[in-house]
Amino acid sequence: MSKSAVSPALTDLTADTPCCPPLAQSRIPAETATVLAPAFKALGDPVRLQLMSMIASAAGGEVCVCDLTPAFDLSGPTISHHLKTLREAGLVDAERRGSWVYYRARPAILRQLAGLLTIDPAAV
Amino acid sequence: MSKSAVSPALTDLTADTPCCPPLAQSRIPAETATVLAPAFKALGDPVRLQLMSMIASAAGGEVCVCDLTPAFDLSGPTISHHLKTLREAGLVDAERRGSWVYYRARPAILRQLAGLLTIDPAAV
DNA sequence: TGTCGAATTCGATGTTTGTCGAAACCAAGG
DNA sequence: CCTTGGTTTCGACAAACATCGAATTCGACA
Repeated sequence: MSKSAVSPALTDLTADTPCCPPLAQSRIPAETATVLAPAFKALGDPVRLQLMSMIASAAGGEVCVCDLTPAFDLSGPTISHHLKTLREAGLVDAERRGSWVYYRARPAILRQLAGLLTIDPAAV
Repeated sequence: MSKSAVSPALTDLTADTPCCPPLAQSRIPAETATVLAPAFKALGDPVRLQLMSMIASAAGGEVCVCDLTPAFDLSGPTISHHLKTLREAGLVDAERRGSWVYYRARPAILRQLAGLLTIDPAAV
């Protein structure tokens, strides 16, 4: 399950390196954009944005898929597909324990995305 | 040009209201996800992410389309299409002055997105 | 070992997206 | 007024996506 194969390029960036200055401070290099865009894309769906929030805000830092699925009017496979998308974007990690699978957020990349969007308070 | 029609729901959110607590702090309501996801989606393409950065980091706070287009190996219509996507997501504003069109970032919504992704430093 | 339940993978389908060239629009200057 | 250059809109098309039901995998536990 931990095989959940984050793309090689992404693994580098999920490290706790401060990385990239804010998007509004200096022009993003093409490679950086190519690597980070998929993370934004993954958050660009209402269902996945909610899933991400449910996972990231979960008490204990993790959530069982069995708690995520019933929160939506969607089939199990569809939720599983969205979770895979979040996984491949490097936003979450999955771990199987017994019959259940638990998801947790990857704070490093979330911080990275937040940092990228950060705007100098001086800027109107 | 200012007609560039941000969806009505979005205009509310582009206000400077602090809005929404971080995604990792409390579960995002479905409506909030529905309203904000399109903004992330718009940033979820490498070309648009670069465009956004070029616009947001521009000296003087604005950039001419004529400076954006030649920075990519893409046709004019394609760049224009991406700019429209950013506009409709409420991320940028366009203004025509003479023959040229200038784009500027909308800091409020960027701050909002950044805030949503913000992670409590205490969280590992 | 056989079955049950949880989750993922597979295959199919209708929709959305990124891209282009052609055409239209619009302001500036001859 | 007519042309020219910058930008957007239109129409088309292949690739990617969201969704589902069916089939599969994987532990747990009789």
